[in-house]
Amino acid sequence: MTSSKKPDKYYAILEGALRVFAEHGYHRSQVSKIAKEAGVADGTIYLYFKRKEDILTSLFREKLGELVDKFNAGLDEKMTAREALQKVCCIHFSELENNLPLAYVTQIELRQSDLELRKEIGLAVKPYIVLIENILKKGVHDGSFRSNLDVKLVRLLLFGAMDEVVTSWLISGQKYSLSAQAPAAIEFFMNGLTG
Amino acid sequence: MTSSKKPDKYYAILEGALRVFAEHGYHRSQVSKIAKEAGVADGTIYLYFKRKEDILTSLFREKLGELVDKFNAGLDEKMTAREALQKVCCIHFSELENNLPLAYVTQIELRQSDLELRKEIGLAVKPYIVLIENILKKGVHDGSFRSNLDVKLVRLLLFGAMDEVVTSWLISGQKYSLSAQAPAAIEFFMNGLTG
Amino acid sequence: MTSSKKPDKYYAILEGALRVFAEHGYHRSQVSKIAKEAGVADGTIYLYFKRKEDILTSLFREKLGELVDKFNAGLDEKMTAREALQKVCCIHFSELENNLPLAYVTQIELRQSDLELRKEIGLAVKPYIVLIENILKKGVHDGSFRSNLDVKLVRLLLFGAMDEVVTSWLISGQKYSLSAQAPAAIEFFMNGLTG
Amino acid sequence: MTSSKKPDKYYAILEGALRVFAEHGYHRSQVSKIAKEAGVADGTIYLYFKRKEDILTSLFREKLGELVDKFNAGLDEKMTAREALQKVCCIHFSELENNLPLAYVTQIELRQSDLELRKEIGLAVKPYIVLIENILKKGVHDGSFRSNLDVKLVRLLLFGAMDEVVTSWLISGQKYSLSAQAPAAIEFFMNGLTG
DNA sequence: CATGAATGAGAATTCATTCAT
DNA sequence: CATGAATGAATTCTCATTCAT
Repeated sequence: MTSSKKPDKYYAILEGALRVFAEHGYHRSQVSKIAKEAGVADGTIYLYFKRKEDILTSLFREKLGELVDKFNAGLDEKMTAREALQKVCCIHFSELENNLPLAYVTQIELRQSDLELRKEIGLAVKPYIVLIENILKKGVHDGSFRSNLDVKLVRLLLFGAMDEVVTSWLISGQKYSLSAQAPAAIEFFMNGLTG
Repeated sequence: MTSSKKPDKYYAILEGALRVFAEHGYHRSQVSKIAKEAGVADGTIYLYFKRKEDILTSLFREKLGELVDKFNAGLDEKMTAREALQKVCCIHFSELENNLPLAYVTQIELRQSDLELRKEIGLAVKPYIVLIENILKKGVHDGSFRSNLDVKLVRLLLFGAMDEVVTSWLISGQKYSLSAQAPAAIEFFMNGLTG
Repeated sequence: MTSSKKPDKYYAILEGALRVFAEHGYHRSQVSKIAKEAGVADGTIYLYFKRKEDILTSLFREKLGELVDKFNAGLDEKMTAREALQKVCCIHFSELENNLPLAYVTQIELRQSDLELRKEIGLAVKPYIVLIENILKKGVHDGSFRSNLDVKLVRLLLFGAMDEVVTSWLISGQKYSLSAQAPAAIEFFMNGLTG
Repeated sequence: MTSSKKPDKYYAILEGALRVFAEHGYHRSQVSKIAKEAGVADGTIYLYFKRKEDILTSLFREKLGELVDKFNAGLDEKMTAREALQKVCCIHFSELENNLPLAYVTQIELRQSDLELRKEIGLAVKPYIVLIENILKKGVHDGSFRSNLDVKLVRLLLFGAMDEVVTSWLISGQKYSLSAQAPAAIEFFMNGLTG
């Protein structure tokens, strides 16, 4: 047993679910279809997940964890805050652009949840939000961002702005390049409408 | 299309649905519960709406129409682009802060829909997005915003940023004032992180 | 609406359930089979019964109520306690002998229940037990039974004795006449082993 | 058939099942729970029992065998029929009163079976019924009981009467002493209502 | 003999929708 | 127009049983 504590079937089911959710949407994805896609029996799902909803949240947790890992891997202590934020935005757009099923699940399926589930999802997003916050703090500290920045608010503004761009691109049918939006978005983040 | 075409029961059902959706979430709201809340028989619902989903989209269309009306009423040709955007942001936050059921439905329930429905919802949001776009264009035109602004992208950034702030406030349990976030948000929109 | 408060379908479902339970046993009787037997849709069952188990208890309550009615109809204030008890025993045996599905359900199916349900069933049997008790009291009062009779205990002994005879007859495959056992049973009730 | 044929795990499983059945009831007792209680793997159960139902019947056979052994041990050739019957009734009540899990299983759980199983159980009860019958025959033979006794019927009456008293005591929550009922029961058995 | 992960058949229940009144 | 009783399709989850190790 290596550092990854979960058995192979756990991941097989998640990957199956990712594909099925992306194609049919959460509510239209029967557990039996996920099982078939994962190559396991229906009952096996319940050895690894307490209920159908758990597949959704686990999927999100795992995938978002991977994303945060990629963000961390792409960042560097020596980067300026501005460079770090550029990197985050580029990774955010390019990762979802290059993994359409993941994009569907994060932007569409995972929002199909009630308040309770949204709170759980909020927890999973937290590390990413915190990552953004830390970049903001660093920028404020080294003087590259303004000193009166409300970091708690601005981290939401940044996340929400990027998130909406992704969703809009997805719903539009991916008719244009998502990652190509990064420079203009970053320019807006840095200088706003007037600068 | 005038607003007076629809009979009273149409609106009674929508208001009932708003309350029920806000309390239980879309997927947990039975049609019969909406009917009871609206004071009509179950079958009556189907005289006004083709299916349950139609209630959701109609609700959204109506409510968002009201919001856009309020935006339009709050704006004035003589305002500067900056003033207009300030107004939009303040209305966006205060309207949802003062109408919690509406906030639940727009931020949580309406997202509980698959891709098909999301496209429809996108259409309903369009007028608001366009409204923002027009303000941006005006600002670019009169020189108060930068000339190289990518208005198609920035309108999404603005909408997404505001939207995320509202959702976050809602999920957090409305522990703070939403409308109090407006000045700092606008400051960010105008000057970005560096200005 | 006459004195019987329940709609026809309520009884149709109970009669269907009686037949299906008798043939397959409670645990092997699917709700859908009961529905088909009753000539209603599956969902209709749930308009009249909260859950499958409710059909079983309601069936028991109704049928035992009918039996108690028959006991009461068969009894007469002017009867001696001995005559009343004879009557009770004869009715007990003949009613079940002449209604085999009912006998199956009361003697076999209804026992297939856990402690919780058994308590509920106990409540339904109570009126019958009380009826026996009243006869005993009367007999003690008028001197035809011994004065030191522990009526609370003896009512159980009588019920249990008759009940076992019925069950045994049923399990044996009804190879002999059940009602023919009544005289000897009554003789035992009256005079015991020694008299 | 000696009693030492079965390996330890056979009995470990039965004892585990006794505890689990007593706490949760037969239908709510998962095989895996019995396995855990017995300290064996799920699959091991199937090395000793063909199916879940077999655990129930085996349990009953074993436990009833023990009871019959105790009856036999408590009886004595030199006893009168009356004394023997007294003894049987006292043992019947006291054994179950002093072994609550056993009482639950015999009075409640074992009844949760369909006709087929009930017949098997009937076979297991047979030795006890025969034991009672033999006492009756002896009594008739030595003149202490009436000569016209229908022993086939009366053995059922006696068993059913005692059985009902036990079940009633159990369902009531054991609020009173079960064994204290023996004298009055025996008095009834001997002299009936009138004597 | 023993294990326990994997299986997959099986059934109760819900609820959007219809339609006879 | 309005009703609400009736419908029945649809799906999650459980758990007895198996079998490769």
